[in-house]
Amino acid sequence: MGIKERKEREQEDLQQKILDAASELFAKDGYESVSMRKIADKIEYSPTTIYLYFKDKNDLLNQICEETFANLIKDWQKIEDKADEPIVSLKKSMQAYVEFGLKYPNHYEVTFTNPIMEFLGESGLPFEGSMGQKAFENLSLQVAKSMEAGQIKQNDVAVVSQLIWAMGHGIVSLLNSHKDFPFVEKDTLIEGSIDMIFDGIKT
Amino acid sequence: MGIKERKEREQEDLQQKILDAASELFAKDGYESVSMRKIADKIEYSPTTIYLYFKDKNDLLNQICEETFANLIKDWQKIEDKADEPIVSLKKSMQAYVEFGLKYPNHYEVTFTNPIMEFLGESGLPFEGSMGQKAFENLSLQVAKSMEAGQIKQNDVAVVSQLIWAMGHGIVSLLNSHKDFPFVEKDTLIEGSIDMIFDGIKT
DNA sequence: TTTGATAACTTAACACCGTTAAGTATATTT
DNA sequence: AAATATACTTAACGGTGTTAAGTTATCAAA
Repeated sequence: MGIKERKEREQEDLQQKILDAASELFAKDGYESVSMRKIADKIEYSPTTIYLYFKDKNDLLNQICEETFANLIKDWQKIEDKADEPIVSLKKSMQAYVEFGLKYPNHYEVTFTNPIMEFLGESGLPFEGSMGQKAFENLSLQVAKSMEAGQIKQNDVAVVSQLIWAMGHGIVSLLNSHKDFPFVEKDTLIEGSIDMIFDGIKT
Repeated sequence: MGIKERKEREQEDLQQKILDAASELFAKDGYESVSMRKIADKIEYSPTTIYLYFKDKNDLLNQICEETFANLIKDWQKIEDKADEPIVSLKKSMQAYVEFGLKYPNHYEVTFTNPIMEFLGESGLPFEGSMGQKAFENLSLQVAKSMEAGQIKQNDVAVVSQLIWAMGHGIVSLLNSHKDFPFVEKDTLIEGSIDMIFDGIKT
């Protein structure tokens, strides 16, 4: 009775194929260029087939965002595994966040810039399974550890976490969306921001 | 010979009418909802008429962004007129920036989040007449003054200006585009960020 | 083994979008 | 009065997300 299983596998394959095609279009041509018809063309199915696997375009993009987040979390995990001082890990994580955003500008855009991403479930509470939630929890945890180690002067984990997030997002967002602006050398800006924010935070 | 003048006036009136209609649609229904046809409907002209006054949709949106920037600059001018200590003016300006972004989320989005805004002219140099350029110059000037007064420790005006801008943008962008996220109380976040960044900057 | 149901996919269509080419009516100039 | 320029509209092109209906192949039961 492995037939049912095989079919399920085939379904999952196609679902992943759609995700991959959409993700590739994204990376290559940017958000604007991702249309259901183009994705369909790429995988050689009819456009409507996609709707058998995803509720609508938002649902599809959302799942791509989830994959993007998952990759970020993986990067962060590596940093944490090194078990530096909490504040050092936190700083490295922020660096990784910015680099991540600059490396995958189109995925970053749709994940953090568009109001598509659903952080919350229907209950209004943070959605347990969401990668975005996990990522933020991860960041918060690192902030909490740094506070416990007495390396951050404020004592509100949520506030500090959100401020760090905002700073990282601001840099990525500006660098990515105003490519023509005469920005300071990228690394200078990244390091400068991290130093500045951590100067303001550290005990 | 006032006929020519009257006609020119009528043309300008219609141009402004288009801008106002588009701007209102923006404010009410957001970026997604602004279509050439809807603007045309609103002013009771045919869609193609808009193309007699604006090169394309980007051109129209760009001009709306210019108006948005002009309003921000006006707000900033008021702050500067009070002639506080440079660092105090700078802090107030940043507060005003964030409040501005939260007050007009849709205008803010199209102005700062989309890559539509043209900071640079065709020469590749900052475009003299652009309001965006003016706004950033304004910010830079305040940073320079604060440095001259010895109230900021770094000495690179461009770096610090861009960092402040990034921080402000990050907060506005996150608060606006992830409305469902369980953010800390808004004012706490705003003040926290400003304090933190200025703690890291001040001498 | 044939019939009937179910699943997977496609075709055709709807209502929208930005934009352009061609047409029209009005006003101005010659 | 005829020619020209101005201001606007109509119709159309090729694109978009999405849905309803149709098709085809696979599998279960009679």
